[in-house]
Amino acid sequence: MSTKKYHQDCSPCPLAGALDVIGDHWTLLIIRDLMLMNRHEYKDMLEAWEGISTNILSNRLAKLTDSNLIASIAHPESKRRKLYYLTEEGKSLFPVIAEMTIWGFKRKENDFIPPHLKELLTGSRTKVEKAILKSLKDWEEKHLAVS
Amino acid sequence: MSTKKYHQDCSPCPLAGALDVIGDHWTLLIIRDLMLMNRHEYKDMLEAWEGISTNILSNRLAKLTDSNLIASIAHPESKRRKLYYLTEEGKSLFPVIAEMTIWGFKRKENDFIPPHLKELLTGSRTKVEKAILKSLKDWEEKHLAVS
DNA sequence: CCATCTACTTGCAAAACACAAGTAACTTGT
DNA sequence: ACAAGTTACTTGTGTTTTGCAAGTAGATGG
Repeated sequence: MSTKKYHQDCSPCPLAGALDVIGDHWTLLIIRDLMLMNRHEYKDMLEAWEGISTNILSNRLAKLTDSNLIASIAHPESKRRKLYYLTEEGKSLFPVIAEMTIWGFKRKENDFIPPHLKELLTGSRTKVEKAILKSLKDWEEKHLAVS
Repeated sequence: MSTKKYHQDCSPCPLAGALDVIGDHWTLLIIRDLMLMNRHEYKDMLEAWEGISTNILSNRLAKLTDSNLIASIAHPESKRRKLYYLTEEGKSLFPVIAEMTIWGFKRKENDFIPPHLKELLTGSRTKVEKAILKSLKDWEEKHLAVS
């Protein structure tokens, strides 16, 4: 048995540490689903375009939960379902998602860009970020029981 | 024989397309070396903290060259050495690197941050970006023969 | 000529991944 | 009440990617 090697065990560079958490092919797509695509359930994420496999999705959701980037509650309509959502730390990935999306878009202009992000290409980031954080807060108020 | 599955083959999302190119554990660290750490040779990159293995480095340099994010010339002092540098498209990754570095730094305040990026935490990004692009231009003027 | 240095390539074991097929805990329809 | 889903997973199997060690080819240096 050998343990996986993490950059942060040998590197003091914050970029390397970030890559340990979000530096794979799937993690940021899950964050995107939660942040921009309004997908909050396992089955919703399975149905995203990229076609993540079910074991990988399960694994990434667990890792993201361990890293405190996401959390979950039981679905109010059914105990077998779960609702996933971003923690504050997860939401703080917005600038990363935004810049990578812009970069990808400039590189190969696709026919799609997540609804909230369209404005990024022309307008101000803080404005877009504020709108997105607002929409996430609205979702939380609706779905997370406030004590 | 099956071909590797790329997100962009099935997804119109620019983030997914970007992840096909820079969504692994090593690629952005190589870009960082070229952009911020003044490492322009194979051996320099091997010696970075994270300890990339030689076959992976070779593979990533080839992929990055194919994707037109980096290019190389022969070292003026020795034919057996090469100098790698960022293309304009590679340099355009600055905002991505910057945001991921900031995110990583906030998450776990390390004792190190690449010299040029320190100012990011307090000051303006455009100013820092300008300074970095200037330093890359200086390097190019010194090492790339201008016709 | 012989040692060394640089940028790789090769071989192999270990880990991660994709895909298909379960499974357990519910819920839905009758 | 009970069979037929649904949902969120887990398990199994084969393929791909990675990590590590070793080797190679083409300079270069003494």
